[in-house]
Amino acid sequence: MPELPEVETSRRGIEPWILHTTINKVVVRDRRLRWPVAKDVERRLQGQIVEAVDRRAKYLLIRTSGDTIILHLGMTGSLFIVDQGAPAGIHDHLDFELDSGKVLRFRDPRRFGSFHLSSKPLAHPLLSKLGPEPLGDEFNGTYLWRKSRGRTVSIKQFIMNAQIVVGVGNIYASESLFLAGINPKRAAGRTARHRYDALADAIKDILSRAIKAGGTTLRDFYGGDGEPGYFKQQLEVYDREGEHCRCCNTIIRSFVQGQRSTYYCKSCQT
DNA sequence: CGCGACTCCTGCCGGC
DNA sequence: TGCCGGCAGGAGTCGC
Repeated sequence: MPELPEVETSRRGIEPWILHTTINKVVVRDRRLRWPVAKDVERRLQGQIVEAVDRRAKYLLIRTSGDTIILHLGMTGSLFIVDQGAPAGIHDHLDFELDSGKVLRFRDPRRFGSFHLSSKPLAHPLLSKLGPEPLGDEFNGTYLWRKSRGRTVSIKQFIMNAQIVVGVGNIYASESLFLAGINPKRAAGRTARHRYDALADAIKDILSRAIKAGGTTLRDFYGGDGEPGYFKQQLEVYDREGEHCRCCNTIIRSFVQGQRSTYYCKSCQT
């Protein structure tokens, strides 16, 4: 489900509800996430105060007076706030009961999400090798171009590689390449320098606009405030196979690349 | 090291 | 209406 804009939307949605609250109790109903939830998380989090709600890549980092929670939403994970005592659904795996009387609840039907605790989250194996944030200054055309030299992989798979740049998932990869006018099949190492300038700008633009719109809701994404994301209305190619390109009227096509669907306009993207 | 295939899991949708 | 195959917003791991 969530790419960077959806995770950021979730972060902003829950932050006002949990910041500076105390975690009275943690309830784990199903430990079978992508990796089994450690048996001591209930004990380690009980009584801790939430001091910050951050994001790194697609991970939410909830810093407490003790450990930091490292939470990944996977494909179908979501976070929301309910009143204490609200009945839990079949896929509601985690509850964080707060001293405010509210509960931060984690739901994840496919259980591709993950939950870890760490005192040094950025040094955690899941985070330590990640590339730069796409909205930061470190990420630009020069960086992408330099990283791409000698790479034979397609440029679409290249920008979805979290060791190159984080946060660009399947929707926004297609959208960014459309905006930059680049054919997704093009080899990363055979893409010119000036195209990477356009691509880095496009990624920043798309992600910023998607965050502003509260993310993209295709089926079942809702931010922490229960609102869907409205960026779907701005999608130019993703999930638009058979429809007309708004730029040149060509029919949008899709094909599979690295086991993921790619959408593009044959005439706008070269 | 780079790359491609595979894998985890449930829900939903379209076609027959 | 009911069943079945295919596909889904992620990403770690393995084999070459």
